[in-house]
Amino acid sequence: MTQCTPAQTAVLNTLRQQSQPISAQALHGLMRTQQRIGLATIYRALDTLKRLGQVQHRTTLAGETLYNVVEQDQHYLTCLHCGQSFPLEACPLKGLKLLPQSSSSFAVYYHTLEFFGLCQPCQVEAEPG
Amino acid sequence: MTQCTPAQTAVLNTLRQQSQPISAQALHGLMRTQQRIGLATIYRALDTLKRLGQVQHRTTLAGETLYNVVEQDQHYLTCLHCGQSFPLEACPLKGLKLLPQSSSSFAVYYHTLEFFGLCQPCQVEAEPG
DNA sequence: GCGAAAATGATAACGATTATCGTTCCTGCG
DNA sequence: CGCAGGAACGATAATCGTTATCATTTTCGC
Repeated sequence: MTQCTPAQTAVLNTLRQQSQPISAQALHGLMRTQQRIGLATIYRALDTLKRLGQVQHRTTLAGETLYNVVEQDQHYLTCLHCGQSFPLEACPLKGLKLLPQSSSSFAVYYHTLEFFGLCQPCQVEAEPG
Repeated sequence: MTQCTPAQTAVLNTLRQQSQPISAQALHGLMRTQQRIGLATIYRALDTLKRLGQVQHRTTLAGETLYNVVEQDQHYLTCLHCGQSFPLEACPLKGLKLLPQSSSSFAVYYHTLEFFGLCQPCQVEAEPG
């Protein structure tokens, strides 16, 4: 069960080539130019890879799910007003000792961390006046 | 603009009464027993409250969006296999000094933090054998 | 009380995801 | 080497949470 099917491998490889999280449909758009692959297969592969702890995902304010390989331990500031996401330079949890895996029987593969608020331009815009 | 409409107030109050995050539709189910309120209004109110930084949300593995008031600084361990979520006792970020708000022009209202992996029963089940 | 503007409720529309189903691919065996 | 069984696939239909639409109701300033 160590990452079997060709489709799963292809999806994983394509994901690795991305510098940013990408949606399943965008992934489909990318991959279908190279090979014959169905959207359903992409979703199936992503689901399997997710369960294997190889791929993680987050949901944008617009409701689309973005996927990326777990190795990219990348987190974001997301503006509640304009919806834009700004990547953090480093994971604030890096090096923390009090994380769950050390104290529980739950096996942690990865984590998601996201900050929500207002970006500079939207703060200005929202000012009373 | 400080939390105006009756619907928004009602939604916020109902959310405050919840001990756990709840979906918009479940919220609708709850609230409509007390008063005449449309599902669209719930979504609208949640959206506004979200932008005001009063309400936050997360998306389950099943794809439903769960809402809760920001005061509940609650985070979870979520099992990739069975989908169950287990609340953490404390926020690992509590007291951290290197958080984004201190170093950027981005105004942070709240954050989400979630750990993914396998719960004990699912680990056992997934063991090679 | 009157009119404009905002909010609401019911429902249609939308879009991302999942289920379905016939076909294709792979593997082991005769 | 051909064939049977089972897993994976692709295309598309179905599902379901969310959003848009629109007629109606409520809210406020005047």
